[in-house]
Amino acid sequence: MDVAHSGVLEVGIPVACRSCQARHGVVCGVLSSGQLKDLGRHSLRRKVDAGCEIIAQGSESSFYSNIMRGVVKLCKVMPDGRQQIVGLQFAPDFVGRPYVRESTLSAEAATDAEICVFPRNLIDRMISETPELQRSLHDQALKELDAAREWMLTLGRRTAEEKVASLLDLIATHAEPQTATSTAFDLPLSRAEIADFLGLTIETVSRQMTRLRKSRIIRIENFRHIVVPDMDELERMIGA
Amino acid sequence: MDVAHSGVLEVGIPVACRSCQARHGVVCGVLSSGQLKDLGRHSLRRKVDAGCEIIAQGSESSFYSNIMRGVVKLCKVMPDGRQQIVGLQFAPDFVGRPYVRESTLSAEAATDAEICVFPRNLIDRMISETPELQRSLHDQALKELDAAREWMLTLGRRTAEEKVASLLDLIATHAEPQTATSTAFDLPLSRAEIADFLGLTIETVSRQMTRLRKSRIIRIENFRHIVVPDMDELERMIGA
DNA sequence: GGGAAACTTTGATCTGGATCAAAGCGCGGT
DNA sequence: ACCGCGCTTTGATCCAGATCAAAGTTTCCC
Repeated sequence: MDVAHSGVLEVGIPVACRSCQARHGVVCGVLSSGQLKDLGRHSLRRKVDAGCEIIAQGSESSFYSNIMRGVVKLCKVMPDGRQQIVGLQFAPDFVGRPYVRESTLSAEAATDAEICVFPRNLIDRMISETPELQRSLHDQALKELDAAREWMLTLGRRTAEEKVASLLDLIATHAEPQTATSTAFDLPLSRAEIADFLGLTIETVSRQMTRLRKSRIIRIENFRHIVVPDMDELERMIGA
Repeated sequence: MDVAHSGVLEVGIPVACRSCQARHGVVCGVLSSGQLKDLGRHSLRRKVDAGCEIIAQGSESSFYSNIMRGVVKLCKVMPDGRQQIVGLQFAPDFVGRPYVRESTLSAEAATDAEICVFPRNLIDRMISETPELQRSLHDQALKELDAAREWMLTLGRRTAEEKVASLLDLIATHAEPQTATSTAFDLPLSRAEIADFLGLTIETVSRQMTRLRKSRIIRIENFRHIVVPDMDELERMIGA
């Protein structure tokens, strides 16, 4: 709020960073202004369309990314084509696997997105020199682990209807909070992607969505846009 | 191997640590001998029987643990009793959730086990003072995340038979390596626990085990003891 | 060392979600 | 504005795995 004060702090940081969604995120939020400047010089802001692959499964990537806008899906594919989405990442998350170059999963823009691409070895060096960054990435990794384990419960033990409700809850929670109990948002995923996230088929996802619609728990406008009049109601469907 | 050399390194470290499985693990392996001594003074070696709960879901724990021997299962339970095992930990893994006191899961000894219990705030202090420890725990967290995501694929997209094969492969991989291709091991989990890990019922687990036995991929001796004559054969069942 | 409880296997049947099939719907391109 | 393709919904049928039921093993407690 205080212009003079923020001026002092922001002096010398890259112009592109000043209004960046991820400026105070996991990586950039803990760097010194010198480091931020250094990183800014070597990073590349990139717009990617929905469907664009950022990291390929099985490939070695020499980059990490920060999500500035949009949603990224993390995906695993079996040789026979079966597919499972194993995580969603939202701005301002960090995308990449420190310490292991070869990726065991693909990262793909689920919506149109903007990402900030960092050279791997620069970040690696900063991690080893900056305990605050190490700690921050450790923290994100642990949060992702919590989320992954919560999702394992969903995949292993919830019914199709509970699964779909869980997904809507997850998206609603990450979309900006709306009024006290009601929420509206655009789904960042197609029905096929939802199916791959929930371990279901397209048809089952569609049927369960219309079930939720008919029981007035959600309204569906234009396939992608969802209104949840009462989040508590939705959460009651999840059964935990 | 060199007694004099190892003597120099090991001088002053706690007696109990000298032959400990976890001595060179994620935590103790990166501490200075001074820190190890300090930690040794404040830690408690404890034998726990199979089934003993180490951390309760929803509780606040003021301890972390190291597994010295045995297997620990990480478990989530829904209010209606449905249950999902979300991870297995083996010696010398670290058990606990840095940065968040309240546990979202329970940790329970799956077999008789020995653990080394550390006071939470001592470890927290060491983490903040020791980048090597931070890095080591970060690394374990990322490995657990990789494993969790791999298991999400198993839960969401594999058939019952593939799931059981995946579990046997997981256990076989963590049991000590045997001859080139063949392996034998004791299952650390009951059929009910296997079901809760795979998102199946006891009956389905049992049926798939006898299927694998009848197709000569495994031999079952005394329910818990499994022989895999050819690990490649088993891995072919997993379909990825 | 006997007996009971707990665990495991096996069998019969049922069902939630998959698969197969065919319309709706909406959007982008010409 | 129209056409065509891709996405979504809806319907009919099927089947992998759940549920219900019962018998066989093992462990271990007295």
